[in-house]
Amino acid sequence: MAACAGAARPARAGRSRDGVRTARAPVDSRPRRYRTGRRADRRRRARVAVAADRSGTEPMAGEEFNINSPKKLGEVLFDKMGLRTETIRRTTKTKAQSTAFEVLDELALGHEMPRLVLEWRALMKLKGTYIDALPQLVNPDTGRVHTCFNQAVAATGRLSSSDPNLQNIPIRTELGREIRRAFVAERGNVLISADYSQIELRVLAHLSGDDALIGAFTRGEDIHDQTALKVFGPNSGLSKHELRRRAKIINYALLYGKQAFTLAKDIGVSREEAQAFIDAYFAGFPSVRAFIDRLLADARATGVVKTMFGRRRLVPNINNKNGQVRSAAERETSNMPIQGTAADVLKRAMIDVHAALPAVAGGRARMILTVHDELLFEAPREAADETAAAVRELMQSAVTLSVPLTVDVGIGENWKEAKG
DNA sequence: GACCACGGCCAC
DNA sequence: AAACGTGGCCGTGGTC
Repeated sequence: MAACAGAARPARAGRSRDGVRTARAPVDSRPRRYRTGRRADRRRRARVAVAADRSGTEPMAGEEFNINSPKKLGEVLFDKMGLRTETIRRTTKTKAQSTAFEVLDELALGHEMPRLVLEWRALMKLKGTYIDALPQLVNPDTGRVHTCFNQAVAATGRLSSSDPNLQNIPIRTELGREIRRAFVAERGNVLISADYSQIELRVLAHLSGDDALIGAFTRGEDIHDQTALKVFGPNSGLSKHELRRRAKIINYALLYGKQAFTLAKDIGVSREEAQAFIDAYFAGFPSVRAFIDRLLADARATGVVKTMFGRRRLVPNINNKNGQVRSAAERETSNMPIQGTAADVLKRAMIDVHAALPAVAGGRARMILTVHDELLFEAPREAADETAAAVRELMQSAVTLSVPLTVDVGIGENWKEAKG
């Protein structure tokens, strides 16, 4: 039986290298069930294959070529067919002409072929990474897919998942989301998904102490709508939907240290307008600016940045002479306390839930997966409501912040339904 | 067959 | 692609 890296050594509770106490295997050792061989699965697989086979790209290229090779594809698109973007984008290492999504998306304005390539890519991604791969990884003894959770990989304190990675199962597109139907509960059981609502923005509200942010979360307002009001004002002329879309991008951009250059491309405005939005954000939430400035100043003096609970990350490049290297370190510094504190919260919740589950629903509910802001459980159908209520309460009270933590729970026959 | 670098892309 | 943070996996193209 395949083992996770390092699994030969006995797990040891205690102080991990980042100075925060680690829990001993709070996740049940019987993770996700992935049912295979059903007619519906075979039918879905076939549909992907047929759609992909009809991409029709070769007639346009006028030759047979390997569409899965970015190198060959680039030769066809750029050299043979003569397609051009406004500015030529090159790959990082080899400096070849890029065929990444943004490039093909732009090329699609002037030719059919790039869109077909993108459709092909999307289908092949689902087929190769999930549809073909996961059924082969079902453990014959358990009938389940078992992942490895790595506790000492992510610099921020998150867990990572590998072999296979169950933290990147598609959800964004309708077709991709169908993959989640294959993750099902045992007979008589259901899956329960519980995820923190906007945990990183709530952590930011707490850590920065920003009155406007705290007020918005405390009053239960929609944070993206509130951000839109601060950034774009009440008379922007934009639709409510577009306002919220842009505000959401800005909120998350701030968490990652995104700059005007990239924000402009993401929301389709000029660099100057994007800069104005960022300025307006910090004017509307002034303590956020002060919080980030304080993080950077401390990091420059100590070379370290910490989460709310004291998890440390070294940022040795924070004073680097190279502006690009230094800027990257600054983004790591401003992001780490937010992402890392959210990870701490989830870990504390896992410890609490693990301790409490034996007393819930006759001890028959099992914690089977963690995905950064989500916990997934399997429980007898008749115990679903009780388990969901208990888990929600435990997660919401895992830590006390200056804003409420809210948890959305869902129950279903499979992972897709549980998330719906 | 194992491993690697790379481009590309899935999740939060 | 990245002047957006944290991860992991795929296929290609290459080496050993």
